[in-house]
Amino acid sequence: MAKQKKEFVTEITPQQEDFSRWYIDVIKKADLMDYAPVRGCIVFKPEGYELWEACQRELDKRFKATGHRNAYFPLFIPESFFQKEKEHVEGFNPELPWVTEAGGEKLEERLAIRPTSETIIGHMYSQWIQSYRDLPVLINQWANVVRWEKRTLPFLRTSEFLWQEGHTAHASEAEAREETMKILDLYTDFVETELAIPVFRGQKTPSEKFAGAVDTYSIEAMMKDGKAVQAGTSHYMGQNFAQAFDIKFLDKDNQLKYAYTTSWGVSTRLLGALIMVHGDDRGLALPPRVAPTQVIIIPIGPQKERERVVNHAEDLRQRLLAANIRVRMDAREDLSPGWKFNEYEMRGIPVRLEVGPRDMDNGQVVLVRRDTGEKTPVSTDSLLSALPQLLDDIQANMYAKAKAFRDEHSYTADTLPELADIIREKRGFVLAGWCGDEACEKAVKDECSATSRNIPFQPPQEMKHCINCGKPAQHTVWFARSY
RNA sequence: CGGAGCAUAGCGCAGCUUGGUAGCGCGCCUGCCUUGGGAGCAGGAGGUCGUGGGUUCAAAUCCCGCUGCUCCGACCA
Repeated sequence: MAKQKKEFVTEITPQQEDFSRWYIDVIKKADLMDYAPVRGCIVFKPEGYELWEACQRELDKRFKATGHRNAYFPLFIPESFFQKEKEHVEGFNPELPWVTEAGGEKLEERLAIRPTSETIIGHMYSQWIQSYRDLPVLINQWANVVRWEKRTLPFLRTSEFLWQEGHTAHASEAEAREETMKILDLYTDFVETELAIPVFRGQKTPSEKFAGAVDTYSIEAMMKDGKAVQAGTSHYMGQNFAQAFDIKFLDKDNQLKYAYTTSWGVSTRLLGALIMVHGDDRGLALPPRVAPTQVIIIPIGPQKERERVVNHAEDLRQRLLAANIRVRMDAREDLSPGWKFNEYEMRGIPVRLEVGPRDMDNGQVVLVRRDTGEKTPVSTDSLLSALPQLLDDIQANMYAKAKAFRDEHSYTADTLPELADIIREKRGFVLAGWCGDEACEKAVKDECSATSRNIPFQPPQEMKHCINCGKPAQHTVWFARSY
């Protein structure tokens, strides 16, 4: 058996050997995506797309619960719109695809394919908002966006990706800032609760903030190779976009004022994070709360027992379905049980339910956890009460494991050589002091290609001196290499 | 966009150095057999060798261009 195990894993490159290869192997073997015939674009295959649907479901629930409503704005953005906000146009120009011709005729004004929708939404808001009574406007959009990236990686950075972008307008700075933080909390809750990924919350440094924002906040997650993924961002725009797009309202005091806006988003990049945080050398591992299939039933038995076992297994399936458990059964006869065991572990299904003649005679089934590999016989009678508990345990355990890993790979450093050494040798996040000078931030990057991830609200430790120049630190910052 | 590597059957690869009728494993199809950790036997199908040019009597093989993917850098959800 040990020998077979070894042979099996040769189909997936071990993480230790080459993490990048492992990632590509897993997403292809688990059938999450395929490369599309356009540079940097992927097809989200059903297994992958259903994961995104699970994210949509959970996020949408939270958006609605906080008073947001969905709407949809055009894919095309007139070129002139980009010119209205200086930082914004500079930030996005390099990665915009343009439509210059349609219906065989050259367009009078080029149309960008949206990289994000602040501009066109700002334009609409300026027409919708007249009075303080029209505020706040709380709108979210589920959409695809395009950024012509130089370097792509499935899910984590693709030329076209799926996301949600929230855009809100408020009467006061305080209210807009509150919204910005409320969404950061919402993202934190979603990512930690549903995806079982612990995050570091904080504020982006000026060089890392969104083009056109006053302040950008992020949640940052650590992958198993120690690199960071920005899992979500929330931006306070101040009146920058309101001024650029003339979003004005008449306030209670009869004064015409610019609105305060926010925007915030998470994307299909989350799927990449999900895979890299929980996956192992046997393949994917999905947290039960977002797993498209939570339980896979494998009926086992020789030919003469087959019908009896499958009927019983089908009965179990119906009962689990009725209990709102996402369950599937694989009763194919041409594949051995062992093959299926490996297959569904590779696909990350949280729980496998094995049932064979011996189990039936004992009035039990065997439950196998993907996260620990633990096999437990459970009496058929108590299955319906045991399963939800087991799924909760797995979810909690996956979060705990991810958090333990992250904490084990989080360090502090007082000097640049020390920081660079940790980044290169140990991998992970490094907490360091920063004087606030962009040059010092860049020095870190030049030394070891780690960038500032964010300035945590509550750093585990206050760092006293700038990592590069040694002057008194103005901020304590997380540094890491990132995707 | 710079540096490196790769592209041959659905998947993983060999063949290329030294040009001469395209191979292996897995998967797939048929039959028998089999089911508690990727079973076995027998027979079979499947490839414009990424693409466009060039050299040559002859190109998967040598040369040039292009495209895509992977890795390393500069830019980003």
